[in-house]
Amino acid sequence: MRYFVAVAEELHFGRAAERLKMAQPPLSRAVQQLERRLGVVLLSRDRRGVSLTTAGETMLVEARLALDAVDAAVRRTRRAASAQSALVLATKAGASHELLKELLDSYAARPGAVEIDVLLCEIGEQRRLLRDGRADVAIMHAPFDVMAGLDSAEILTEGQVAIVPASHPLARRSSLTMADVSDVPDLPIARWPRHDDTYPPGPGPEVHSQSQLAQLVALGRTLLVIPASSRAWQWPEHVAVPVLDAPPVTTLLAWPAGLRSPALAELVETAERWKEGDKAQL
Amino acid sequence: MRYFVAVAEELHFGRAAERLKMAQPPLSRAVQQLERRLGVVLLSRDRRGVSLTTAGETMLVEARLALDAVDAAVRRTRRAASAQSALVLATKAGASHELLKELLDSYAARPGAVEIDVLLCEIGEQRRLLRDGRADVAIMHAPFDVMAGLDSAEILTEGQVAIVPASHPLARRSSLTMADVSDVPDLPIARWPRHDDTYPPGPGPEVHSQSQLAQLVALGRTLLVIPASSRAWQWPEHVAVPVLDAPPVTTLLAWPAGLRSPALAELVETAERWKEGDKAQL
DNA sequence: AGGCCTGATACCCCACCGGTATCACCGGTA
DNA sequence: TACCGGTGATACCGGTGGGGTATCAGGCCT
Repeated sequence: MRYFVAVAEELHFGRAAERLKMAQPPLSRAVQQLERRLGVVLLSRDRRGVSLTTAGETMLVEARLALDAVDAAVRRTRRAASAQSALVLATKAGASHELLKELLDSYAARPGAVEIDVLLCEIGEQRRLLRDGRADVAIMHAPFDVMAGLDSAEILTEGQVAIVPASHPLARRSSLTMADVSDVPDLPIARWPRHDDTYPPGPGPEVHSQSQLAQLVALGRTLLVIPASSRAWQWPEHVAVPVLDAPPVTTLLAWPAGLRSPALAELVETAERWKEGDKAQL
Repeated sequence: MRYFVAVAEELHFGRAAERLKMAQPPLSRAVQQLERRLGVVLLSRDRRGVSLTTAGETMLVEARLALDAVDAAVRRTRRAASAQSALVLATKAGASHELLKELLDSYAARPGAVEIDVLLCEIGEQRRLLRDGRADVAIMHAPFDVMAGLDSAEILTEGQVAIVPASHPLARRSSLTMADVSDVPDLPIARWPRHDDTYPPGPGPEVHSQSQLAQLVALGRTLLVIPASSRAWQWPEHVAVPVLDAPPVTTLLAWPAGLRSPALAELVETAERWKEGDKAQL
C-alpha cells in the first residue's frame, strides 16, 4: 500500500522506486500483486506514463489514511511506553504565546500533570500531525481550520485586527471593516496555496509559510487580518487596528475523535476552567 | 498488528492462535517481533496468563483503528471498482421506514443518482461500519449516537413518544413527562450494555439487540421512549403517548469526516432539500 | 513429586521480497 | 524507416522470514 501511494503520487514507477530506495522491477510487481489481491485495476499504464483509475483514486485517499493510522499506532505506542507518556501539543507558530503559556502553566500546576511537548508546525499541518500520531492535541482556529473528524474544546473567542504599516493611512483609523481592508491596492492580502497546491487568483503575494508572510509584513508589502491575541508578529513600525465585522475567531483545543486519554482530559478540563475564569475577568 | 490485537483481546496465546487459524509458536514469535521492532513491551506475561501494559492498551486501540482503516481502504476500493460504485447506507432496524424511503426515492429521482445499498445493523454499530468501510454513510440519531469523528447533515428533528400497553393506566393520558415514565414499577425501562459490555444498574431487563427489545415490548414488560417517527414497533395492543419533555431527537446522515464523494454529496444535498420541503409543509 | 497448562525455543522449509539483467513497446527523430 | 531513449514488464536468483512441528521451561494444581 505504501508502494502504491508512492507510485500514485509520482505517477512514475522509476521515480517512485527511487523515493522508496528500491529498484523499479520489484515495485512494479508489488503494485501488480496489490491489484491482483484486490481484484481491481488501480493504475492505467498507457503508453507514456501512468494515471489513476477511479478505483485508484479511492485507494489513494484511503491508503493514505490507513498508512497514517498505522504510523499513529506506532508513534503513540512508543510514546506511551517512554517517559511517563508526555502529551504532544501541536500549534502554529503564529498562535498566541500568552494564551498558550497560561494554559500550560495552569495545567502544569495540577497534581497529576504529565509533561507537555510543544510541537510547532505550519498552518494547516495540525490535522496531519494528529492523524499520524506525531501529536496528541492541537491548537486550532475556527472557522479557518476545519474541525471535521476531531473533537474539540473552545478556549477563547475574539475579534480580529488588521496589521498595517504605521505610515499607512489606514493606521490612523480607530477601527476598520472588511470592506476597508479587502481591496487596498498597495497592501494586497497574501494568498495561501489551496489543498491542491495551486494559488487562488488575485493581486496579493503568494506565500506558503508563516515566515514568508512575516517577512512580507515586516516589509510593509501585505496586509494581515489576524486574531487580536496573535501579537507575535507585531513590529514597532506596524499598527493593529480592530476590524469590526471580521468573523470572530475561536481558538480551540482539538484532538482525534474518541482518543481522549486521561492526561488529555485533564488538559481539556484545565482549558475549560481557564476559559471560565477568563470570562469572569471580562 | 492483527496478531497483537487477537492476543490482546483473548489475553491468551493459544486461543488467539486458534482464532487466527495458526499455530501458537509463530504467533508468540510474531508478537515478540512486534515488541522488538517497536522497542516497547506490550504484554506482561506473568505466571498464569497475559495482561496488557499501558503501552499495550494504547496499541490495542490504535491498532484497531489502523486495521479498520486498512479494511476500509480495501473495501472502498473494491466497491469503487465494481458496478458504478453504489453507496452503502447503514441504518438501525428501528429507524423510520417512511423517512428513509422518501429520502431514497427523492435521491433516486436525481439524474446522476447511483444505486444505494441499505445495510441494516444493530444499535451503535454504525460507527464501526463507517470506520472499516463496510458502509459509506449512516442514519444516526443525536443525541444518542456520538457524532465525534463524523461529518453529518441533519434531516429531521422530532419529539419522542412512550410506547405503553393499551391496558396500562399511562395509556389513557394524552401526554406524559419523563418523570411519569422514568419510574414506573411495572414497566421498567430496559438497560443497554455500556461500551465495556457491562450493564448499568437498575430494575429494567437487560437487552443487547433490537429484537430482544421488540420482544419485551410485545410482551408488555418494558416501557420505551422512542422518536415519534419510529413506528415500526407499534403493535395494536400498544399506544404511543407523546413525552413532552423528552429531549428532541435529530435524525441525521453521518459519514466519515472528509470522505465526501460526489455521490454522497448529492445524497446529502437531497436530504437537505428534503428537509427544507418538510419544513415548508409544517 | 508428577501431571497440566502456559508461553518460549529450536529447527526446518518454502514463499515471497528485493536485486540484476533483460525484454517489449512506444514515440520522436534523422 | 531505422534508430534511440525511456518506460514498465518479465525472467531468474538468492536470502530473509513467516509458518509449521517438536520440544522445553516454569508455575499451579492435586
